[in-house]
Amino acid sequence: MSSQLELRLPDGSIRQVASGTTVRQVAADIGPGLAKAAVAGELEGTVVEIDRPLESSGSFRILTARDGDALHVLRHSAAHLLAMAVLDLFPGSDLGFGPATEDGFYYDFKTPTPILEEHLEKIEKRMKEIVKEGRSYARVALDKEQAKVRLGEIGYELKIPHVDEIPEDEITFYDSGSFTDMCEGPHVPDTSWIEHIKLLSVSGAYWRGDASGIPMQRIRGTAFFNKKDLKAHLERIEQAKLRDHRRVGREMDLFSLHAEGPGFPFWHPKGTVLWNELEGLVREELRARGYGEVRTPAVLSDELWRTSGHYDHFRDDMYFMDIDERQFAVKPMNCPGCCLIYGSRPHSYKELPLRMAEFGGVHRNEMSGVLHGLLRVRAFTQDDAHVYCAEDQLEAEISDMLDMTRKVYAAVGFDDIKTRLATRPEDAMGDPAAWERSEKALASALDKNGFEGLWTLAPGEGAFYGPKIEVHVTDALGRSWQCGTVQVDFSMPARFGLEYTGSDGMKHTPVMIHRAILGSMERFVGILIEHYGGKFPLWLAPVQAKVLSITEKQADYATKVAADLVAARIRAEADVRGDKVGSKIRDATLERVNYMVVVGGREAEAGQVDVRSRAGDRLGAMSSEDFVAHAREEIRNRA
RNA sequence: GCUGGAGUAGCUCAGUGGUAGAGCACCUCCUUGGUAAGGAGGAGGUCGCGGGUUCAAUCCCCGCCUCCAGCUCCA
Repeated sequence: MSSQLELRLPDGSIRQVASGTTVRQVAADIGPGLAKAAVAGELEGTVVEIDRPLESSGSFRILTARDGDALHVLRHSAAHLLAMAVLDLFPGSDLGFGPATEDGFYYDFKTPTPILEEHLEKIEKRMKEIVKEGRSYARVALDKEQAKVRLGEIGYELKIPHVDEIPEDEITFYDSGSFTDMCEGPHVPDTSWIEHIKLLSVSGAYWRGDASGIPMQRIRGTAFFNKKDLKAHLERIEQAKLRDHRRVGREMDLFSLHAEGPGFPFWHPKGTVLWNELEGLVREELRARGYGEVRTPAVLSDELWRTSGHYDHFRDDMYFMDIDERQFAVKPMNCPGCCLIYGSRPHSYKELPLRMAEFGGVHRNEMSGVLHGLLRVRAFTQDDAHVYCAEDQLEAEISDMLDMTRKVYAAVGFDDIKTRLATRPEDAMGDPAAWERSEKALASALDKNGFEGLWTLAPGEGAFYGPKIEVHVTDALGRSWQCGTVQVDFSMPARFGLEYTGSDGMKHTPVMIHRAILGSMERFVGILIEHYGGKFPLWLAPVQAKVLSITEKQADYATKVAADLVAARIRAEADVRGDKVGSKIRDATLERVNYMVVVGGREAEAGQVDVRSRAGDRLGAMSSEDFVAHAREEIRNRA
């Protein structure tokens, strides 16, 4: 075992080391500073812990606290640390899974007595004690039989059956003092690295997510290499709470939810402004891109849903009712209705692509436990469209849809867009060659719309009736939301017997594309509320300007100015209460009004207004007309 | 749906086996004040809904409803 290994470092240099050299030794060899900063190594893309003897050559780098992968290692180690503390405080507990996640870690426990929120502090304290002990993470490799015996001895009953599901022959354990866990690793050198931790919640979970299986409790937390990052993360969580659309929606009187209609949002006048502005934005694009807008009924007969296939695939999520002894359903999707429109008369190839858009309200009976404000509802409105075209028109159509998506998202302030191409699943319907052609068309459309090299492939995740593109946006807090979707459909036109007459005089079946840009109006407004924290750009803002009188002597003038603004299509209100202007400024700021138009004796005398922005900038005295011009310009630019 | 938690004034929340309180918001009055909180007073609650225990229930028990957090990002 004394053969030489060749490690190719990130700078391109080759380092010769003896087989069995540890990551720590390599780091020390490169420099003492690196040795101190080293968290783990990465050999051929696989992260290995610091005291692991290297046994093969390849590309190699040392991970330090600055690497994202190192953070993952830290958090996985933090999950172990959590388990150590829980086993100390709740002896006899069994362990489930305890992975690192995108922004922290969790561990599932089956404890003899329930873990309550109030225990978290104690558990965290115990964790910090173990941090001080600097327990190492010692790797032990066993074969499967030995592993099962070992798990049995420690009393980790849940993990025993899991051993046989692991593809590798070698099962590894990590020992930290008296604690041990079956784990793939890797880990940080010792627990002293995990100083900056915070436990966030305890909640229910099931062993392997099976709701009929063993109930467990999940403790979630997060960990960082330094105090600053942890603090920033906790502040982000606080920020997110302040921006929660349910809270902002109530504060700004945008919408409400009631026990009388769980999952069915009520839109108030100010929330409806947001809705209408978004619809207007989308309509502008529809007009420019040759779409016709349609409306289809909310309630349609059962037979339609059997024809479309929704009855078979979607029945449990649909609302049914009997009318005149026939069964009807509330539409869960708009496409079948649109297909009836297409089928209502014959079509020529010269009409294709035929584009029909619909702001279509749909109802789906989502499980009660998943409802969440506007983000997960039972009634929502899709900015839907269905395009019927020939197969060779697919790419150009999809290209236009992606262009529209980019344009609409940019207008609402989303520039960071991610896309995924979901391809043929196992239970796919239709001709595999057609699938392949349309997947190529989707990929090509992505490349030609500035997504080249930026979209990711999701093999096998397409719908059974065709491949699709998912569009995700990243909001101001860095969270990603799936909104838009483009789906090719080989199935539904045939189910409805839709056809067009080709140039050859023969009947052909069109391909159908389903697409939504915003996805759900409800959900998109919810996302926008959180993205802006309620501080909307002027064109979207429910109240664009508030006219504030300084004393009650200007009440009439303030009311008139507000009326003038409204006449000039500015959404304005007047505040003529007997409070001091400072108080009114404060209220208007909390209401997130974009402009405060202050009118006192001076302004009333001169027929002017004194304008202040939401951020507190003084634009100074000007005529109402000048303010209107200024505001209209800002609205036009959707700035 | 499942597990755990919660439901008291418009909002944020105290509170008690003997039919309820604060702050903010709201209304009135005083003040007429120039860019993030002037002062005083008043009004406002079937204590989520339905049962039960009790002389008495907002409080204890049971059921229901709604909301909140979570429910396979693998050892």
